[in-house]
Amino acid sequence: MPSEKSMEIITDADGITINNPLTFNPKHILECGQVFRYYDHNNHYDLIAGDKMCRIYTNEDFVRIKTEHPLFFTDYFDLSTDYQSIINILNQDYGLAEITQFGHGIRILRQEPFETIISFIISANNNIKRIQGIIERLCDKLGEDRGGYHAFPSPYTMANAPLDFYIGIGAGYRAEYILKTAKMISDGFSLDIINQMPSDEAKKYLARLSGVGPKVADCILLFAYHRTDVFPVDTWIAKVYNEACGHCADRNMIGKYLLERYGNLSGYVQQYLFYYKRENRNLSIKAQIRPS
DNA sequence: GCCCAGGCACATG
DNA sequence: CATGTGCATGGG
Repeated sequence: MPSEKSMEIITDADGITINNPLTFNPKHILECGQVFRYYDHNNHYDLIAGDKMCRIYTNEDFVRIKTEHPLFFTDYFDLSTDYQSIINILNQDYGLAEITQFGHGIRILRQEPFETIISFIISANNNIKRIQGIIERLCDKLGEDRGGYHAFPSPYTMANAPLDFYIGIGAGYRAEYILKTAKMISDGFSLDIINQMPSDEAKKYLARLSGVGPKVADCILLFAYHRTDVFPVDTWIAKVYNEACGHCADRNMIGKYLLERYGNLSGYVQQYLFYYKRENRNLSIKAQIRPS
């Protein structure tokens, strides 16, 4: 008999209940930097994904996700993936227990591509609080009113807003990138075809969009297409890596090395590392990150 | 005032 | 292919 009960997922008409949520932690899932449209109220989170919303209550032994769209959020929260197996490999084969324990219950969300593209164009050279504010103003002013919240706007709606609108919501120099990219996608740049491409090819394809470079493309592939064979290198990851190595390497080389080391598990490792470092922890596992 | 934030576009060697 | 620079905005 196992010493711990395993996680149990029950779906009903009003939402999803997760008993013994060993690999489902709402705080860590939402605050690890992969998603921006959530609101931390005192005893619950509100989360908006595309045009749908859910409310998440965290209890001792279970998590309750209240929503009119339980099937959508079952997919969104990646509930059919066995995270315990992934964590076991990261701990046993890669010595990463320190970061997987700190970020326990992190999952990689399956987000909508267009929303992810725009969100991460906004994220470039920016901080999370400001990113959230810009996205909130974008949705409040352009997104359809769903009664209490606004949906993420469509490519067509965004393509037809004036440049000044994006400057007005505080996007700064990213305003032109956002508008150009919305126009390209509205004009037929396919986001579905990416599903047919290997990750390296998909990365080049996404980089044709204005405001999408290597790092933003990696984030889109990880968070919208669930490609875990990418390792987005931002300032935090670069910081961790360079501290572990005692020298400065450029982001391109850092990404190349980390991807080679972690392969298909890169995306998971990246999220744990990012969350750990951004929460101001100092790594005592340098040897596990550094090249041998 | 300076430095930084989930970097990118663009110009130049 | 690699390196350098300018860039909106707000917080520390």
